[in-house]
Amino acid sequence: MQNREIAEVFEKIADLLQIKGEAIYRVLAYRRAGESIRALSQRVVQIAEESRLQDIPGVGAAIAAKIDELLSTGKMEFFEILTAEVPETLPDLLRVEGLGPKKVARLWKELGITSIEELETAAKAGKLQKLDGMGSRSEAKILASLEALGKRQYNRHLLDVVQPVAAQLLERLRKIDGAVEAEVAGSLRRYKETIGDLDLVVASDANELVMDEFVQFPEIGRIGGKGPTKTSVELVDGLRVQLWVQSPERFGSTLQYATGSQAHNVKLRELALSKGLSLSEHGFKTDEGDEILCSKETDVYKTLGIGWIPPAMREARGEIEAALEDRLPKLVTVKDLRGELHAHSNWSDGHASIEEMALAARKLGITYLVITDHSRSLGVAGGLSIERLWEQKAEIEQVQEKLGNNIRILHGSEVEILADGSLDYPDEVLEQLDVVFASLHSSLRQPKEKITTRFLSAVENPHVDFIGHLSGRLLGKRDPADLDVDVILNAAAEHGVGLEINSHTDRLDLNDIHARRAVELGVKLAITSDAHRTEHFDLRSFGVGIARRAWVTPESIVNTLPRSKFLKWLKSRN
DNA sequence: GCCGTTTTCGGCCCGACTGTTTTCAGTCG
Repeated sequence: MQNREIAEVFEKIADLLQIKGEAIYRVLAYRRAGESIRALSQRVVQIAEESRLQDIPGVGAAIAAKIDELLSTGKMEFFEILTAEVPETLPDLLRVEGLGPKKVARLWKELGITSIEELETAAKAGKLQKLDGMGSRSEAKILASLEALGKRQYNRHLLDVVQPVAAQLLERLRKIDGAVEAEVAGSLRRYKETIGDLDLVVASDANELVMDEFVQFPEIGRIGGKGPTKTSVELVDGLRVQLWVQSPERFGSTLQYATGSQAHNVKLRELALSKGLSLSEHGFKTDEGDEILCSKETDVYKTLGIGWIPPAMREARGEIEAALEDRLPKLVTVKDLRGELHAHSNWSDGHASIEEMALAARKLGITYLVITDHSRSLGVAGGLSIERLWEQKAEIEQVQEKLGNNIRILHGSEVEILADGSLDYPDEVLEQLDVVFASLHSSLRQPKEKITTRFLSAVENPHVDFIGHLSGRLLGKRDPADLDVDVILNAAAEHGVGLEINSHTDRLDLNDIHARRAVELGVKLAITSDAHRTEHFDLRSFGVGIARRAWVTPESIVNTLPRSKFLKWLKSRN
């Protein structure tokens, strides 16, 4: 059983208990346990085998027993009793904006509504406004939320889609009279792999004016709520945006608050309390009622006596403890990347020539570039026959001669791991390539043992240098393959094979949790653009974002090595 | 239900906005 599946059970229990009206802190305990399991880098199955379940934060005796029961029997009596009492589909209603557990419970008990469809029918029939405490406005709002919910295909958006929207909105906000500063916050600032809402913060003493102008922006489709300090809207394309406006002297605390994550903020506020301070977006309040204002975000952390925590780390995964012990890692940045190890050209499915790719890379300060076109069996992507592969080598040598020593172009391949676990080129071909990435693009739905074994045979091949986009997931489109990540990472560590963090925003693969696990196990990583166009080199910032979320330092990333050291590293492998 | 450099019991972050209320509960982040 996957961690995600176990986490979902506990998150559902939390929803059901809350609808049932259970004590809130019991509900929160289940929710926290679910979130905590979701964020684990190790498999719960393994932790259970080692009888260490209660080491998981938020898991005590009661929840540990329920995990054990779930793992050994595939069922949980507590969950079954609960769903016999409260319909299992009710939590779906919580996704409707404006509906929380209390209202969902009333809809169920008083109108017998248990699904989104039934809610829509009842709302259209005007039945909701007849409930006590609900009026026609509430009903209209629910109908509008239902419509928005249906329009959104996916609830979450890819990073490279949201980032330009954010940049454009910020530019417009900065132009408003009285706007001193405008910054992006929320999950985009934390480089979470997908974005639910876009959060923006403006420093201004003219709150009302900024808000009035903001809701007039042409891309805004629907206003969800509007106040002097907080406004939420939905853009015509379905992206939800929240804007906070605070005076400049409170900008730092507001930016910190709006950046989250919520779990990080809760822990930070607990830390504040332990020091006799109350923390909110307005800043600190002492027990005597005096205020400590933070115009800069660093002031928030400084006041608590800890170092500034990079946004990517703010997920309540031990970063506050690390800050308290003064052992925050120095995270990798885009500037640290000296080489690009995974790029395609028009020899396979890329859109630019080798020379164009090399020139674009050189412009970005990249000093070594590995061209890794697809191998022969990947017909849809124009995979290279062995003959074509050698013709390509000749072109690389020509381009190298033409461009000189500012950039070194290496000949690699993204070699398909075939369905039987063998590689798409024979060993005598692989050994002549500078760099070999082994990736999997087909037969991703094989059973776990089979897929894991395929990766293991690739890792054990002495010519393989890196494994590309391990899980094969495409965010919003294709689930990750079912594989035993720990087994593969352990094998990679043993054979000195690197794992890729692929920067394409629909891949981001390894994800942050697996990347962190990889580093724990001593696996080297590569942050790659998997560029198919010259513009794709810019995607590296997203791969770096994932690495930072995984607490990765430059030392763990192979392509931070200066060129000479990288070449030496390659040689040592061959 | 979890947790403990004040605690094994009594806490558990904090504030904005909305709708339907005549002073606040519910929702959200």
